Amino acid sequence: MLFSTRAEYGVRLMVELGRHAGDQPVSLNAVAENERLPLSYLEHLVAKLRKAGLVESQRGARGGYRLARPADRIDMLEVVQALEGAITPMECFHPEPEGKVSCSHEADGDHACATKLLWTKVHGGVAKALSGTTLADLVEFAGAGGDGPPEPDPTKAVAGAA
Amino acid sequence: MLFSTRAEYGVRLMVELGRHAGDQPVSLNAVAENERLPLSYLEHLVAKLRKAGLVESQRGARGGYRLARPADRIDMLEVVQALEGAITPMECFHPEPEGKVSCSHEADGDHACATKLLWTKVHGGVAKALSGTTLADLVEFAGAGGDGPPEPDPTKAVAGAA
DNA sequence: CCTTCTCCGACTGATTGGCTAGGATTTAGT
DNA sequence: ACTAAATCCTAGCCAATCAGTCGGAGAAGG
Repeated sequence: MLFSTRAEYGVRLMVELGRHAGDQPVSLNAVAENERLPLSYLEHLVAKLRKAGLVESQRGARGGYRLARPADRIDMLEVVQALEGAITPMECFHPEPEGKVSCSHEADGDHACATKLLWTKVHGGVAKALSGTTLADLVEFAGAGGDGPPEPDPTKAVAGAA
Repeated sequence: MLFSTRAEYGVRLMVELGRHAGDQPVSLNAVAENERLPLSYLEHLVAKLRKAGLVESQRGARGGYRLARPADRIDMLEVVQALEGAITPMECFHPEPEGKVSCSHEADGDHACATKLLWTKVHGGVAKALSGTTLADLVEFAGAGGDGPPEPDPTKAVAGAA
């Protein structure tokens, strides 16, 4: 399992907010009911999203949450990172400012850490997949599958693209 | 953390075996010392690799492990899958025979699972990164980048007897 | 002032990750 | 035949994380 339910629930929450763009804020309760997710757990998740500056909150009655930016300017790398923490393939993997990567074992001596090449590739693949997707993409995808007529399944094309 | 140390240790183990291709089998003890990893933990990992048909074992004194195939015909997707189990981005994510993907929530009704698109992309990215890399690539990388030449010196580690 | 809602921290039960222990079995060398 | 060096197998342990609950303190609208 690459990610935990935090990412899953959190992304679904974001999509739900994205569907009500421009409207009044959406209460967590509404989201929980729509998505059949535990309210009190969502509270924790939305807190992370808020601290990351991805959603804004309005307290009090008729309050709730809304996106801090238009959905097409929110890329999913940000979202998933906010929910799951820094996404690294491995414990020893430390991405550095200038795109380089350091590895904890390298000090051990014998030879370069053989896995560095592999984890760098994996990290790149995930980062590309996430940052190449905006929340708007997901909202549109969800909308198409739900209210509107069925469209050709985009997941098939991507899955075969390896 | 995308992967656990199982993948890390297991891959390093495989690389170590790949460095001694054609030679006598390498004992786990030697690998453990070279890589400074706990022997008894490696035993569990190598068992998975053996069951997956990636390494062969020779029991008894002077026994050990060797690759079941040449390193350039072992792709890392197989290796990581053997170690970590099926690699899916999310609990609800079930890759199906024909490249399609099913999602547990889809039965829930309201609308298509919005996250499916995202996880499919992520899965594709990881799979591509892993299956596009062979063990030989890592062996070469480790040899080239290391401060020591990839010169095989198996006598040193095992040199207790005779 | 009461209801709705966000916010916050503490707590919990189950699972997983990383690792150790102990032994059974197989084989090479003497 | 004996012994040392290995693989193999099962069981269990401890700490951390996951997924979620609970109770309550604020803030805002009616």
